[in-house]
Amino acid sequence: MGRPKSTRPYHHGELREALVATGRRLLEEKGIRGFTLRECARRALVSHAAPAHHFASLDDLLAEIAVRGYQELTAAMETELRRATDAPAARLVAQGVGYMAFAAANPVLFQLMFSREANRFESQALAAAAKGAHDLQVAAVASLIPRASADVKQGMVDFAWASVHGFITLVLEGQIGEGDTPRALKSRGVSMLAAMVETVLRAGGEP
Amino acid sequence: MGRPKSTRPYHHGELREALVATGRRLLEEKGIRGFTLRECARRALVSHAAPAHHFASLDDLLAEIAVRGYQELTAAMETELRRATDAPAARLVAQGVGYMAFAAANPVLFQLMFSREANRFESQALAAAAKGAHDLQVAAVASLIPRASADVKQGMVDFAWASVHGFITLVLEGQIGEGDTPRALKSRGVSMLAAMVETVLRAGGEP
DNA sequence: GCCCGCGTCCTGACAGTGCCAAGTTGATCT
DNA sequence: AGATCAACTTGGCACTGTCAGGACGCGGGC
Repeated sequence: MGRPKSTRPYHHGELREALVATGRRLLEEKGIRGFTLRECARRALVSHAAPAHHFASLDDLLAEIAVRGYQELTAAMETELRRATDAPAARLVAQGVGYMAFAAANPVLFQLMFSREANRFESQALAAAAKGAHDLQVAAVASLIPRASADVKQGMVDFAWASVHGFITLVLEGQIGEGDTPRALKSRGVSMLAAMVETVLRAGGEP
Repeated sequence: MGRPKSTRPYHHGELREALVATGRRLLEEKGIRGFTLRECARRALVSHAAPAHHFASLDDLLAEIAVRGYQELTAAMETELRRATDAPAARLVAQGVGYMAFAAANPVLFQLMFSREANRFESQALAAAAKGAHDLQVAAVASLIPRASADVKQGMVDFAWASVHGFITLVLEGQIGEGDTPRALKSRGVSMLAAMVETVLRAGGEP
């Protein structure tokens, strides 16, 4: 909101949010290694040193962007969940679809969130945001195989998450489905999810 | 090999290999974003512009390092394969173990190989090197479900790869098994592999 | 109504980066 | 021996992140 950009008051007013927003666009445009604090500042129409008052360093800005990413990832999963039926299997599949849809729509951000670099940030906010998505997955698996032991449940959470994450990751990097149309790719993703759910069910003792 | 370092002849003689070697170490030390051509040159005891005569750009050097990575990944899978029995299921599991062992031993290199950045290199050599590892996976799945259709086989190759790749990726990023001992982690990995094999078998019509 | 504090932003500078240009060295071939 | 030429050098450019110090202007206290 704030003032019209044409006047450009000395005090930007919402620079922090502006940096996160433009930074996110810049990230998707240039990739992680092409991401630049100065270009960010330029696009937000402030001087090159202005961001320092809101983010201690470049990594600090990236960390904040990653946190937003996790929140949006969780939201994407929840959105897909709302469209699904009550059947636990359908809900687990829906979450997987939401997960992959978010990754496909924000490939570089997704890579940032799950990159070793992001881990170096070590921020609690980031860990908390990541936990949100993880909790959803745990809940979905638990309601799919309620009678399974805790050990089996954890194993199946690992398995489910790894399948979904690995699949979309390899797709984004062009290692899977190189020549496929987006449509064909999605159908491959969904049938992969179906196979995964089946195994979870069996391991959980639900025929 | 070559001359003693102390003399340091004007012509290094094996600068290309030296850059790949030190570059790889530097990569693992500093991470992808901390990787620097000049630091590489410094460690190889040459001037900052010397690498240009062997690699057109920083990305070019990274691409070469990634190619070596793929070759080593393939080798790691083959090594584990040699230790395995003839049972197709055991062989597929063994390959997965080799894959994960390589990733765990070279986390940053592994990230580089499967990063969006690496994809921009677009080199044929890189694609060919990546194909080596992929072919192994195809063969292992094919011998596990010989009677399945080509479509199902391809789907299961993707699935097997995705689950292995996803699991080790999430582990490396600390999203799975944060507090686990290495021993516990490996057992989680192996049971994930078991679930994967089960899925492949069922999808392939082998009870 | 005025002034002053302080958060917000600015300009300027420094060391470090990738890459390009032009010069220097030394191994190799005729 | 002299010429050739790839391998290496120094130097410079535009760019980066970060730090220091100064300019601005919104708010609260008189």
